[in-house]
Amino acid sequence: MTQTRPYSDAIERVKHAGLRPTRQRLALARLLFQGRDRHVTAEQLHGEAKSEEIPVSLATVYNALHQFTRAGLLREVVVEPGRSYFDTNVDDHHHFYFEDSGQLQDIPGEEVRLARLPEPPSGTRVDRVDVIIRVRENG
Amino acid sequence: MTQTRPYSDAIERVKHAGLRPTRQRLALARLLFQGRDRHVTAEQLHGEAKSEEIPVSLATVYNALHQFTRAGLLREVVVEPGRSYFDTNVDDHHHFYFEDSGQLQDIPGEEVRLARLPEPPSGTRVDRVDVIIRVRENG
DNA sequence: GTGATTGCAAATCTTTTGCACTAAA
DNA sequence: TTTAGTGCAAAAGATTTGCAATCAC
Repeated sequence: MTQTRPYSDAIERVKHAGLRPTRQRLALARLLFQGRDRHVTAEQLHGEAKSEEIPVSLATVYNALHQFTRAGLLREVVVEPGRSYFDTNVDDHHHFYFEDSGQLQDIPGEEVRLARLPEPPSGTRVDRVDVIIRVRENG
Repeated sequence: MTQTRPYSDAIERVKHAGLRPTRQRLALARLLFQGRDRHVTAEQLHGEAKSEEIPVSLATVYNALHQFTRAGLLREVVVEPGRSYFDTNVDDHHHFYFEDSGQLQDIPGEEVRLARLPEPPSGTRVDRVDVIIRVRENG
């Protein structure tokens, strides 16, 4: 279930997205995609890069995250105001959101069944359906 | 379906929430609750107050929105980074989000059926389940 | 070379905070 | 009174932007 992607995939992914494989994008792609799926903020990823001695500016991290998202390599998840998470899992799935800690956890798509959904308003089409189960610690 | 609440309710709501019925809170409560259900941002509500000659500071609007939310009079809806919407409909329901315009639209609870949901992680309880159907205009 | 990309600092935007002032009880 | 609430301006965060320097092709 937890798929691990080969390290060398990073360059392929970036290229395949139609983006120039710059040092920064490749380094970020490795950080994002080489291990298991994850949920990161721009600030977090920037911090990781820094601690791995990879010089990247925060602005470039933001650029890369958005470019990767546009390319379908990432999915942006909004659960709290003022902070965006980027999810390396772009398959059909949903999320637990731990309100106490601010953590996200994937829920595989098949664990949620939407038995009934309304028609999209006329003139629109469904881009995606987000299900967020907000949980908190038992008091 | 679209319930209209009496104007005089505002003061009751505020008092019932355990909040002092100050001029500002009452005015905001009227703007929020006297008509049909709505989705507003702090900035919007502040603008409305201003155009109705109701002097309220933006900080107070934020305070009131959060106090009302804590009291169960409002529900905060997060659909895009950096902006919070406050929904006067606190019944069980979900949302369409129009990605092009940034508008929200309620979906009555019964129009979505969650046939299967995973158990909350041990040690946690479900606070609420948000379903957001993101739609965009047909290209 | 040339156009895409980057870094930096400044700017923007939303939201929060500190604190003196005001008002409700 | 006395305590909660308010306004203001500053601060805090997250994200974006402008532009010169740099890199990929």
